[in-house]
Amino acid sequence: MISVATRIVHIVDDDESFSRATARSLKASGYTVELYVSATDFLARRQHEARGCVLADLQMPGPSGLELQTALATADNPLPVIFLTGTGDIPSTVIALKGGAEDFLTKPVLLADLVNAVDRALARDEQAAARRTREAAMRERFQRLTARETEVLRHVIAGRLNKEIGDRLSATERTIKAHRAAIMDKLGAGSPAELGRMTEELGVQPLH
Amino acid sequence: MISVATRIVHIVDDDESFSRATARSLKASGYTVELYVSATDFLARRQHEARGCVLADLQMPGPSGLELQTALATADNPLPVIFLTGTGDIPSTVIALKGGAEDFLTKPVLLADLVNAVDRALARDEQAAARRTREAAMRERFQRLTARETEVLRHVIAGRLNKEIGDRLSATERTIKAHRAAIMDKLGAGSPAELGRMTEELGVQPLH
DNA sequence: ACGAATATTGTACCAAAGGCCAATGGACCG
DNA sequence: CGGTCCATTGGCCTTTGGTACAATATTCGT
Repeated sequence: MISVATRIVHIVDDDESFSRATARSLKASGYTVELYVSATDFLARRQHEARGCVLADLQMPGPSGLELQTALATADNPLPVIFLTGTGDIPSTVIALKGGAEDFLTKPVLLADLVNAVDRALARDEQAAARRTREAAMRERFQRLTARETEVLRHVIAGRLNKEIGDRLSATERTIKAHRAAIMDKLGAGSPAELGRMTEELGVQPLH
Repeated sequence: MISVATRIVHIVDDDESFSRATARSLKASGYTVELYVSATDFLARRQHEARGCVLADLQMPGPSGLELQTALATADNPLPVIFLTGTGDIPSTVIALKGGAEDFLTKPVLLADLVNAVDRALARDEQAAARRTREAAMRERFQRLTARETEVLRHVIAGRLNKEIGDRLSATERTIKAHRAAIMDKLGAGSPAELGRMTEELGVQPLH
């Protein structure tokens, strides 16, 4: 496992003199900083598994900050976005925050406020990344189940007895037992209660 | 069960001529409207189990709209808040939306925009009320458990066998069975898997 | 076509869970 | 003080679940 920096601030701003100055301040505060001159630049150069947060201007050549936010939202690792702009208005602010932005700051910004927002954004990213990792692991285990086993699982979490599941699936109780054992094994669940929690989190619905 | 109107808009604004005009428009659009001249007025007159949403101005004599929002947030039924103001700025907008406001509109507002926001707020309130009802029902059932039963429950959802639970609680397996039966009965759970889901939702932690 | 994975079933045994009936001792309340 | 609720235990019997060992049919990819 390669350790990758997670306290990264991705600055997306066409005003390079401002970007560089902000980058210096943030680096001095202990963050790693990456600079991008446009949303397109960021979307092209960003790593698939990138971590950290985005600090974006609103108005830029090419896609706007809000458009960048929209594009990011559909990514599999939507980094938290902080807007920092000198040209903001209330409607933009509303759109940004309703779109899940971590914060919406105006230039000039106090370093303390910026650091504050960045810390919150990084914390959120950490949470989200942890959740993604956990869910991915569970989903992977879940996908090791065969179609039949999945079907059995959905009956099991509905609380049915092996015998009844056998009837519904036109199989004997013995067969269901075999599937059930495979399910518990593949999912690594130690008990039915744990199965219930896992499937709840994965959104697996009880059958019928 | 008494049926109470749920499509209510609680308008909190000191500008009464504006309030009345807005109320007329909203009533014409099919909503029930209640008027309040200040945040204090609203907090005093509102019903404990009130439903609907709040449409508040930002600047008012007495507590501001943002202070009203803060006060509401700690209530057991925090109604969704829509801000509608002529004196807004970006910082206020950020505070309001980060505080969970449904929307932040500026005067003058198009009726269509207002109706849109109100509909979303009412939908959210409906969701929240349904969730509260469901959770309250579950919590009530959960609280029927005796201290001992709760203890047993936390071992059960940890996946332990009756025998082992008995050992840990210095009781016989037979006793644990009795508790277990009482638990399933009181909680209305049909299966261990369902127990797992319920306790997950209630935040009951497995023991040890 | 051959091997691997999958789905299925069987026999048999043991452990665990649940239901039924009954009883005891302690704590709290009116 | 008597009644109620709670925690506890007992025996007995049935059902259910889990596991070990083993075997057959099907599908699918190389």
